[in-house]
Formats: sequence, structure tokens, C-alpha cells
Amino acid sequence: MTIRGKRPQRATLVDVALAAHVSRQTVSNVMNNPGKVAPRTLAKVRGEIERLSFQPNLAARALRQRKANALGIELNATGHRRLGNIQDSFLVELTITAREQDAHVITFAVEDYLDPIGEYERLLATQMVAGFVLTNTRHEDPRPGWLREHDVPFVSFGRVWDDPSFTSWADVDGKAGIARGVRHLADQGYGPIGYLGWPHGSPVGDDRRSGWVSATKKLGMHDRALQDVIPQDMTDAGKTLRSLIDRVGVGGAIVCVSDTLAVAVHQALLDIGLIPGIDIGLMGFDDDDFAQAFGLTSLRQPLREIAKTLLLSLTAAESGAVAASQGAVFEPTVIPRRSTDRTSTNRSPSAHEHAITHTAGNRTDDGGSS
Amino acid sequence: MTIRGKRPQRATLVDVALAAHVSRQTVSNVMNNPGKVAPRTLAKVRGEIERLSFQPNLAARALRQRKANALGIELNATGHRRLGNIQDSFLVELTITAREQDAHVITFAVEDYLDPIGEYERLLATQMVAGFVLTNTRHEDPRPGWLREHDVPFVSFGRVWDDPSFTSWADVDGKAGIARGVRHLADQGYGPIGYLGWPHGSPVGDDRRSGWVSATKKLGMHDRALQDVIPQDMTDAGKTLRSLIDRVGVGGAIVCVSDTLAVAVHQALLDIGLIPGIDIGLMGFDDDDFAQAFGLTSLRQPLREIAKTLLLSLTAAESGAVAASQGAVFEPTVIPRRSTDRTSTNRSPSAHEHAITHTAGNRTDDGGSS
DNA sequence: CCTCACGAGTTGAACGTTCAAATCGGACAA
DNA sequence: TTGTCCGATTTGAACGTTCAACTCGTGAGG
Repeated sequence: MTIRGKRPQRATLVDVALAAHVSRQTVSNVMNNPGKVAPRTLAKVRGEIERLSFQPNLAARALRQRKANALGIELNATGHRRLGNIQDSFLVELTITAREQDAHVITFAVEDYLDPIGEYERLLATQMVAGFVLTNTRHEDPRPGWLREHDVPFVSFGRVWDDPSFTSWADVDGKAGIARGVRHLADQGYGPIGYLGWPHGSPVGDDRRSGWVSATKKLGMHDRALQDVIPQDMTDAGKTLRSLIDRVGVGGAIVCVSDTLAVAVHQALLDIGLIPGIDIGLMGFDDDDFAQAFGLTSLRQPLREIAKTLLLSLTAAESGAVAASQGAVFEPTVIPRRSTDRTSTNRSPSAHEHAITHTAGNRTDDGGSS
Repeated sequence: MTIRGKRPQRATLVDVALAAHVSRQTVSNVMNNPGKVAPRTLAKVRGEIERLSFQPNLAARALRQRKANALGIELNATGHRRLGNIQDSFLVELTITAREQDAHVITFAVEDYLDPIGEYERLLATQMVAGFVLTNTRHEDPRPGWLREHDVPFVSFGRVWDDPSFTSWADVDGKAGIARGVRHLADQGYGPIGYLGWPHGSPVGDDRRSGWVSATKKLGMHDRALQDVIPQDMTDAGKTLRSLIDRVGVGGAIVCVSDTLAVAVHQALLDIGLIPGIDIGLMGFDDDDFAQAFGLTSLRQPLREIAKTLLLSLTAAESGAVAASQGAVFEPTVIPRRSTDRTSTNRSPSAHEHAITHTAGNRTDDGGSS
């Protein structure tokens, strides 16, 4: 049925209008202000829309409204040429959520992540995006300031540290999350419960640590000697790890500020012949690939909720509504795995779970059939 | 300087035209057909473009040309709510490459990855995208057929298995890659060199295996008894792994069809007290997070090249040019790490490298300062 | 009976660009 | 001189939608 050589013409508003014997504007109203159209007409027009499978041309709409329906997201805000584990899922959730609101997601990258403004400006100038979603916000981040100054709608996944008056952000509640983790460990019968964090002074790290402090105190098992810190890049981690493991002892558990650190602990435990879960409980944060691969109990961020909140907030910002009085925090949930299972019979990390959740590259043929 | 309340007006073609005392069309030509404009005029107009920092409104252009400047990419073609490790980087490279060609990338997701056509159709109907980039193509993939049938331009990262006449794809050369890996192992002095693959019958797997066969034969060290297979989901991997390790023996090496399998071997080696790299060489494929975390030598796909090739091919397809006579294959390169370093003094997997390449979630403050 | 308000629907214009055709002024050949 | 061609530039129209203003008919209120 396809006309050879020529793309089949797509139905326009006018086509629908002619078919339904109404004016263009009425069809437009059917799509955008159904309340303004009489029920009979509404039904008739909708019938034709369906029949002709009409979909509005978003370029035309954007042109007339002087407003795009897409939002931009910077892919390499970390400076790496890839997304992080969370980013990765967040992008998917954001895309799905956007679709529900008839919006689209346009990706872009910057050359120098420390000076990204030029790219934001360029994308904005093409009129392809109505606003932005920031990720990996940091101290001295130039983006929020510039965007506000230019009245560009934006929201942020992660707090905007330098500007307390900006409230259109959503973030994970580190304190509540770690507290949940501590309770989970206690419920499983581990004790005492230690903490491995980042050096003091990082807002995220301090927030998470406070969850350990308050939860252990509430359980009457707080011992400030049972904490230690190593930087996320793990400089000189070895001694610290062994010392902390020693202090916690068999039967105890360690909550970590990140999966990365938890994997290090996991390795250190095996090195000295202790089995995570059975001998010492272990818990990470973020539930990334590694957590899944190593059977590490972790705290998963509700990315779908976060994406939803952000998008609603962005829509509100676009229509000039007053922003919420404060950012939204979401509690992560405990994903229990072997590393907090004292009855686990599985000695070595299950390769099985690893494979299931780890999609290997672009390969898709599972090599399963004979 | 920003006008309060009102977004500063963006310069249009007409603004530039007035400022330069020429017509709109001349300005348009300056941007799109500079050859048609007299040098004097060209310079004058360009000056004004620069001065007013004019950028064309892509919605208007798309409307008039009846053709978008963006391309769509399905994020969850695997059925997972996340990208794989390679996908992740590929998306970044694709975005960067697109930018160089003044194109944009629009992400979308499908509800049921086995029946994705509806979403492709919808996105296409909005006129936001001019074409698509497929990933994770598979046997019985409904997408290539539908897209061709509807004359929608598209390219594929990964061969289009079911349609040999479609040549606008780029893929990694598994055979050449594994062969490189074998040579690398031989150069490092390992021998014999075994192979761990997926069960026969998978095109990708068989391709990669053939690299091992031919390379070992060329080196005069082929022994077909030194191969074994386990499925990517690792069902019943344990016995197979130990047996293969036994057969290869200390001093030998194992090339794996994927990093996932290599990690399993890595774990199995440690379980029986052998040190990867020192006792037995080990090599994966794809160079994903795990490879980096475990110090696993692996084969990295040239994603930037692949993205570039695909985009050029897509542009060609749009302008109706004849497709290349065959798809493009790219050789991966060996990324050497501890698992093929016989002199390594580092006993346990370096947590250090892990941390550097593993960006933990959305957290960006490195917890470093006091 | 007249006015006014209101619901329902229509119409002209505009968004910013590019296509297609028209114009203009030389340069060049007959 | 005249006609023709050509490069350089301009002009009218169109892409598909929505905004803003308008028309038309009906019913309520005075």
C-alpha cells in the first residue's frame, strides 16, 4: 500500500478538519482544549483523528508557540565519556516519564565539563528544548546560576548546593536510607554495626553518616569508634579496611557510603578468609552493577519517582508557577542480597545473578541455542 | 542586562537581514549555500550573524523542509530499564558525533521490547526525528523490516542478521579482536591458550571463537580440547570452569567471549588459589566496568569510530544515496591490565582503578576536602 | 421588544525558515 | 545595437500549527 518512492503523506490538522467538516481551530481545540468543544463535535472529530491516525507536527507547534516540547540532558556532566550506573537508569526513567507528558529528551555533551555553559546556550538557541535536567550538580557549579539568570526552566537531580533559594531539585535521602540499612542489619541479627564513609566535609557523605549515627543510637548500639573513612578513590584503603573489619569483628556488620567502598570491603573480607554475609554483614549504597554482581545488599534510589517529580516540577516552572517551598528527598529501599544473609550457603559470589543483570555490550544473541 | 520578566528576544534571519541590508534569503544562503553568495556580502552577513549571535530556529527549519534534524535511539532495546555498559558509552559517542553534524539525539523507550514498532511510529509521526539508530539487533527483529518498508532512514549498531541486503550497519570484528587477544597472550609468554565461549550457534559467539581457532593455529599452538562453553547466564558454570582451568594449567591462559565470563573465571581462579595474571592469563571482551574493576585485560570496541560511520551512513541514506556495498566492521583493541601481566606484584584486584572509572551514582562531591 | 452574555465555532494572521520563481545589472557575442 | 546569458540577490508563498479576534445563534433579564 505504500506509494513507491514517495513517503506517504502524513495527515494534518486541515485534513482532519475537512474530513470532519469543521475548522482547523476546532480540531486544534479537540486536542488541546477538549472542554471548549461540544460533545457531538468532539466525538466526530476524534473519530476522524483516529481514522486518519493524525498526530500533530511538533515542529509546527513549537514554531507557533515559540516553545519546544523537549528537554535537554547533559550526558557527560562527570567529565567521563560515559554515564554512571545511576545516570544510566535515570536517563531511561526520565525518558519514559517524559513520554507520559508528551515531552521528549534530547541528549547533549559538552567538551569541557567545567565550562559547559556554551553548549547549554547553543542547544537553547536552536529552540529545540524548553528546559534542562541537571545531574551531577557540584559545588561551584556554573550551570544553575546561568540558567536562572537567563530565565531558562530547569530542575536538578541532586541538590543545588550553592543556591538554597532554588528548590526544584530531587535527591535521595541519604540519612534515612542508611538508617534503613542499619535497621535491616540489626533485624538480621548482626552486631555491632560499623560505618565506612568518605572523609568529613562532603555534604552527601556527612548526610549518610548521620543516618548511621542516629540509627545506631536509637537501637542503643552506637559506638563511634566503629567508623572509619576512606576517599572514594580509595587511596591507602588497605590498612583502614582491615582495621575496621577487626574492630567490628565476626558477627558484626559494616554499612558503606557507596557500593564502591562496599566492594572494597568485600574483597578485603575474602582476602582474610571471611565470608561476607556469613561472617560479617555488608551493605552498600546505590545498588549498581557491582552490588548485583557480588550479591551485595544495597540501597536503591527510587529513580522513577525522582524522574516523575522532576518533570512535574519542570512543567510547573515553565508555566511560571511558584516553585515548591523545598526540594524533594526520596528514601532508598533496601535490596537484600547474600551479603546480609547469615544463612547463605552459597560460598562464592553467584555468577548467576551477575549475568542476569549485566547486559554485555551490544551483544544480544544469547548464545543459548545449539 | 536581562529584561525583567521577558525572555530576551532571540535574533531571527530577518533581524540579521535588516542589520546587514540584505534579504532574508541571502542570509539563509550564507548559512546553507555560502557558495552562492558574493564574498563581500558573505563577510558582511557573517559579521552580523556573529554580532547578533544568530542561530537558526530548528523548528522553523524542520517545518519548512519537512524534515527533522534529530535521530531517535531506543534506550531499552534489551528489555531492561537501563543501558548496557557499551550502550552507555555508545550513546555518549553518538551524541558527540551528532553534534558535529548539527544533528541531535532524541531518546525514547518502548513498553514491550519485543513489539517496539508502535513507539517508532509515534516518534516518527511527530516529525521530530529524521531516522533511527538501532542497537541490540537480534534475530527476528521486527524493526529493520518495518523501517525499510516505510522508507524510514536508519542504521544499526550491530549486524542486521535477517536481512543481508541491508548494509548500513557497523559492528565489532569479533574474530580479529579475539585473534589480537590471543597474540597478546602469546607475546606475554602464556601457553597454552584456551577459549571459553558461548554454546555454538550464536553468530557473535561463533565469530569470536573462530578468531581463537585461526590465531592459535597460526601460532602453531592450537588444541581444540582447550575450549569450552557456558551460556552467558552461566547456568552450571562451576564444573566447566574448573575443568577448563585444569586443562589449561598454570602458565597458560584463557580468552573469554565476554567480560562476564571472564569475571567468572577470575573468581574461579581465586577460589582455587590461583592468581590471575601471575598463574594464568585471562582476557575478556568489551572492556566494561567489571573488566576495569578487576584489572581484567579486555578488548575495547572503537565506539567513536562506529558512531561516526553510522552517522555518515545515515546522512547518506537520508539524501537517498546508495548504501555501501557492505557493513563496516571494526577491530577492537587490547586494553592490557593485570590479568595478563605475569610480573604483577599486586596480589588482589586493585580497588584503586575500580574507583577511578566507576562513577558512583549521582554523587559528585568527592568527599575529599575536610 | 431590546440588550447583553455566553457557548460554539470560524477566520486571518503569525511563528521563522526555505523553496521556487522572479528581478536586476552587467558582460559578452553576434 | 541588440539580445542573451549568468551571477547575485530579492520576493511571494508555503510548511502546520495556535493565538486573537471575530461571527453566529440562543436564551435570560429588564
